[in-house]
Amino acid sequence: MANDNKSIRVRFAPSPTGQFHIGSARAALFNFLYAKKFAGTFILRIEDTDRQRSEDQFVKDILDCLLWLGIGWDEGPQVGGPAAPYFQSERLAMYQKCVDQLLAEKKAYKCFCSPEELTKEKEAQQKKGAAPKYTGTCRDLKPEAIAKLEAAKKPFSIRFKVDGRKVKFDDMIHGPMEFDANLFGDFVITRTDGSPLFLLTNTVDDNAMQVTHVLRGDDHLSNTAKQILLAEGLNFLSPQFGHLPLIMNPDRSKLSKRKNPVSVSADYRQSGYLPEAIVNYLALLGWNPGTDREIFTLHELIEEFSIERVNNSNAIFDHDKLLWMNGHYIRHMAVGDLAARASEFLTQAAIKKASRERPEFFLQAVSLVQDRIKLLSEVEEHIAFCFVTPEYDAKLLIAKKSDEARTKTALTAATEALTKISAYTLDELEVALRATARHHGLTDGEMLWTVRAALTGLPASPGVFEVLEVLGRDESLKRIASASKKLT
RNA sequence: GGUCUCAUCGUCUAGUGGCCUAGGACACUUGGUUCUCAUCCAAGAGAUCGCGGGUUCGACUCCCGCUGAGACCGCCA
Repeated sequence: MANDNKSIRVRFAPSPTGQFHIGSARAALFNFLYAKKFAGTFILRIEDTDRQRSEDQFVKDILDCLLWLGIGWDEGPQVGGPAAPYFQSERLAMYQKCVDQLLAEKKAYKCFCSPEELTKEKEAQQKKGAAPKYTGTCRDLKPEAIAKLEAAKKPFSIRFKVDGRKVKFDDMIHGPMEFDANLFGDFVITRTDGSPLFLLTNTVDDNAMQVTHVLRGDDHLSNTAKQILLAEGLNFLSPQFGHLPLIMNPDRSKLSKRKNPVSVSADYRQSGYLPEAIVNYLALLGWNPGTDREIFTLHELIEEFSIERVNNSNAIFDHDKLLWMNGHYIRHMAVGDLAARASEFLTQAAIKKASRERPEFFLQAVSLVQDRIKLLSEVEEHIAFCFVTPEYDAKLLIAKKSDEARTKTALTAATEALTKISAYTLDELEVALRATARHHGLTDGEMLWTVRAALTGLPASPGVFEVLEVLGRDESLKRIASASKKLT
């Protein structure tokens, strides 16, 4: 769809009924990319018509996560715009006007059926093996009958009259689509309490906000025909629809929080994932550039994105790959950036304090582990040895195929070498330590493992020379001395 | 049950009739680098392209059927 139309307007319309979902994030991303690709407008609209389930904290979560991911909106909450307000709960009058119009034109009608009656009807249909569909009990109620029911204060919903014909549209991702409207009954657009429902509000707002393209999950594909019918009833021009494949659990069921971490903030952000990695990973789930390239910044994604290359089959969310990608971004990040971001994940008071009071040292410590972590939250445990005197079993000091006596020799020799060394630098350290090992008839492994263990107290850690350098001569000698004391 | 969608290595995917003895990435295995772990590098294993029919000189690619998976059929969105 080579489009040079500069007036593309897309929207992301989440409902604040739960923590911002990773699947929603992908829908938002694809809309954002599509808009930015064509210098169009990305609108954020909050669909909070379900007052029972909508919560302010979830609105905040949506906004925070979107911003965190770098998916900023051109129109919407906080920034406003020509179609304000962008909360559906503040647009009730507009929906009411449309409903009134539909009612006046007899394109919609009041339905007095009670929930119990409807449930019974549906169960009977399913029992017969028929499609569950409203039979239209109230569709042709006489005015007198309506007046009587209204006088009796019988609650009513409002249904849109579906005329049974074929609805065709061209889906941007799936291609030509056709639905038989005979198969669905007149659907409810307004609850008995007068509040409007999704199919209505969504359609009305897309029109009011002059949305040109609707990119949303495949789960809305079947609804599209109804919305097109409704739009026609309201004399609206329907936007172009494109339905994205869904993200699945490993067992191929629809991605759900029961089986998968789905909250962008609680499960990903707080676990130490990077927004760059999430954006990159999500973009690749259902889209590819047509080359072998896999690493893209958000900006590069905008450049490369094309709706034609969005595929149409559901995809399982692969945590391993996301984790790998997160590690990739961590490794390729400027250390200062990494240190700044990792500092937000510190939990130990001593390390927190040190990161503030000795930023240079903290930075060096972080640089030690940059290649060794996949999550920001892992930094602390990896660098802890730099800030806290290690505690470990003396056995750790003894290298493979070595013994206690040789280990003791190694420590003594190392102490001497480090004390004498002229320039306390990475290169000199290596030369000195290897030389002294040789001089004492020790293998490099025996010397290096032992010193590293004395310094870190860990079976696995950054390399000994770097650690020596970061810790500094005094601290290193101190730790080697206390290691010596562990050996009798 | 009806309607719709989808179907290539375990996973994400490339592939638009001959370049495919099917390419890349993650995961996995092995080797190299090495003081450990990781990184990095190299190699390997892994897909009779869901199944069955067609069309064609030729099909992963087109058509039909089947099977399987998913979505929708709410006074949720």
